[in-house]
Amino acid sequence: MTAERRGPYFCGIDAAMDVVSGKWKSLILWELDAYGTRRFTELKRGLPGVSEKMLVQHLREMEADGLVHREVYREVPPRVEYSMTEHGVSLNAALAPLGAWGTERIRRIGAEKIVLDAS
Amino acid sequence: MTAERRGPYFCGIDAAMDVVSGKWKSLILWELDAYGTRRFTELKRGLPGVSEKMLVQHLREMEADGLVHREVYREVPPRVEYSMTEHGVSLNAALAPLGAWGTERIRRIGAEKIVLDAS
DNA sequence: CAGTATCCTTCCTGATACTG
DNA sequence: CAGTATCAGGAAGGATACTG
Repeated sequence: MTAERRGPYFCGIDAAMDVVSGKWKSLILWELDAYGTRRFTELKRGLPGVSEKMLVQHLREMEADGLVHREVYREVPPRVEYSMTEHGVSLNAALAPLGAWGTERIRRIGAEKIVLDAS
Repeated sequence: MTAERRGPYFCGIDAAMDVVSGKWKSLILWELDAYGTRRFTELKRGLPGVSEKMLVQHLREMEADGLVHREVYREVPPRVEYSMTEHGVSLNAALAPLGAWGTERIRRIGAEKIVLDAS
């Protein structure tokens, strides 16, 4: 496993970035915010192109950072449900203005947007 | 030179991250916001540990993204002043809540904070 | 279903030396 | 002063095969 930092940090942005950076993390946050609870395979379908390795790795880091809760149901076949913690919810709220800025930027520069299908 | 993406993006956060990610970019934003205008060497002193290569590279990318304005004074020795554009100012505003969240996180996990000296 | 375990590639970052 | 050029390292991300 990789990606262990947790400081020292230059500033708050630096510390927040440490937790959010990773190609799929903001998308995971978005999915969990939109659906409340999501199974591993559902997340995988919702993040087109993600490998299982990266998905697990990001989820584990976010769990360690207290953003995501992982609930395991001991059944056969196994079921695992991911959801956001309060801490994750607060991060999402803090990210909202940045998301709006980015959406405006997409419009501004006419960048392509990847359409995610609702499942 | 590296780092050319500009889409396609999954969402606003993704697009904003594309512009902000880079080890020193948020610090550069912070410096320019605090001082208004900064020369190359001043930025270099303000970002302890940055190499000239990375500093130039980040500044060029931020200039290309319309966040930073670069003013060259044709003197000897040369003088170049960097400042934020309106677009950069709006990004900084959008980053403020995330910065506050990160500052709270530093306190929460008791991470070390790198002290930047005022010059 | 929900992961592990490897291997491999690419990108990001850093160190150092040199220049208009 | 404000860069450029080159080389080298490490970390992030991806492809594929296998498992409780």
